[in-house]
Amino acid sequence: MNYLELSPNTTHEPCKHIKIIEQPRQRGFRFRYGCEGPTHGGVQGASSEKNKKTFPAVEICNYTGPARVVVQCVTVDDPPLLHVHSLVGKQCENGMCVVGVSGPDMTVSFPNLGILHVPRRSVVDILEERLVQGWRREHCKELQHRDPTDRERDRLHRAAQQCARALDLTVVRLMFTVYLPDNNGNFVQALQPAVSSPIYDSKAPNASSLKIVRMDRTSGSAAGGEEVFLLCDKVQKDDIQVRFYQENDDGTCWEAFGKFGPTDVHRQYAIVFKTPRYFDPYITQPTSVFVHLRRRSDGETSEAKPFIYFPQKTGKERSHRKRKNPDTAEHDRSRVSNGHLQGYYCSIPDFTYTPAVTGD
DNA sequence: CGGGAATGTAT
DNA sequence: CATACATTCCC
Repeated sequence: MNYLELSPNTTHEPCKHIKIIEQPRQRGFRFRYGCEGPTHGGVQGASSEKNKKTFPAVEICNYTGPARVVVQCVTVDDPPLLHVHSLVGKQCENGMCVVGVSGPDMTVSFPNLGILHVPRRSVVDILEERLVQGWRREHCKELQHRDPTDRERDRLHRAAQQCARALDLTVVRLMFTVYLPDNNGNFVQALQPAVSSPIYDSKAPNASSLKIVRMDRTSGSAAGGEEVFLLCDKVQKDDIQVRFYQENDDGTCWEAFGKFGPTDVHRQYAIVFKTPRYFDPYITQPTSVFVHLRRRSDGETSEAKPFIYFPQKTGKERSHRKRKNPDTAEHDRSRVSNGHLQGYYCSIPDFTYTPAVTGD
C-alpha cells in the first residue's frame, strides 16, 4: 500500500479554511415569526450553560488579516440549499449575518443570530421569487427577453411548489462562508463554506424538549401494574413512551415501558400509565431506578426522575389483607412504610378490621 | 429576553 | 364536535 497517497498535501502550505469552533445548540431554541418582533435573542452555543453562555463561533485557520464572514440559514439536505427562513438580529441584513474581522484574532462569535420563521403560506412565493431571480441571472446576457414568458413562469412556479413540499420548516443549519479580499480589497474570494449541525425549532411539535413536570407517585410495587398520573410538557400521543431503566455497574441496562394507549395521553400534557414489572419481582429491598419520557421518532429523552420499586406484598400479607376491608387497605399500607408506625402490623398479627379503631 | 396563552386553521 | 398544528399576541 502506498502511504503517500493516503496523506497528500503534507508538504504544502496549510490550507486556509473556516472551522466551526462552537456549534449552535440543537434544541431548545424557538424560531420566531415576523409578527413576533426581532427582539427575542439568538441561538446559543452547544456548550452554553446558564451562567456561562456561549454562542456559535468560527475560526479562520491558516490566515491572518482582513476577512468577512457571512452566515446564512441552509437546509439539512446533502448539498445544503438556502433555506426560506432567515437570520435576524444585530449585523443581520437581507436574512444573513455579515461580520468583518481584521486580525490578529481570527475567531468570530455570533451572539445574536435569531431565526425568522417564514409562514407556510409564503414559502412558495419566496421560492418562486428566487427561481425567477436565478432565471434572470442566467439570461441577463440575452437581450431579447428580460422576463420569463408565461410558460417559463409557470414552470418555475411548479418547481417552487415542488421545493416547498420538500422543505422542512422546523429545522435549519447555519452556513458560514468566509470571504478574503482580492488585490483590490474587495471581499470576493470565498473559501469553502462550513455548515453547522442542525438547529431544531423548539416550537415544532415533533422536536419540543421533553419534560416530566410531576408524577402522582414516584414509587411502586416490583410487580408493576400500578397506575401513575404523569404531567408533562407537550408530547405527541403516538410518539411518546415512558421508559423505566436501571444502569448496572457492568454496563448492562434494564429497561421497561409504562403501559398506556394513545387515549391515555390527555391533551398532550398528561399521561396515565401502568408501571411495568421490575425484572426481578422478588426483590427484598427497595430498589432505585429511573423514569424518563422518550420520543420514539428521534430517540430524544427527558431528564430522568427517580422511581423506587418496593418488594411485592408477600403471599402471607396478601391473604391476610384479603380478609380486610379493601377501602382501608391503602391507608394501612402507608402506615407500614411510615417510620414510627413501622411495627403496626407486626405487633398485632391477628388484627381484624374494626371501624372504631382504624377510622380516621 | 424567554415564556405561556390565545387565536386561527386543518383534519 | 374534538384534537392538534400553525400563527399571533402579550406578559
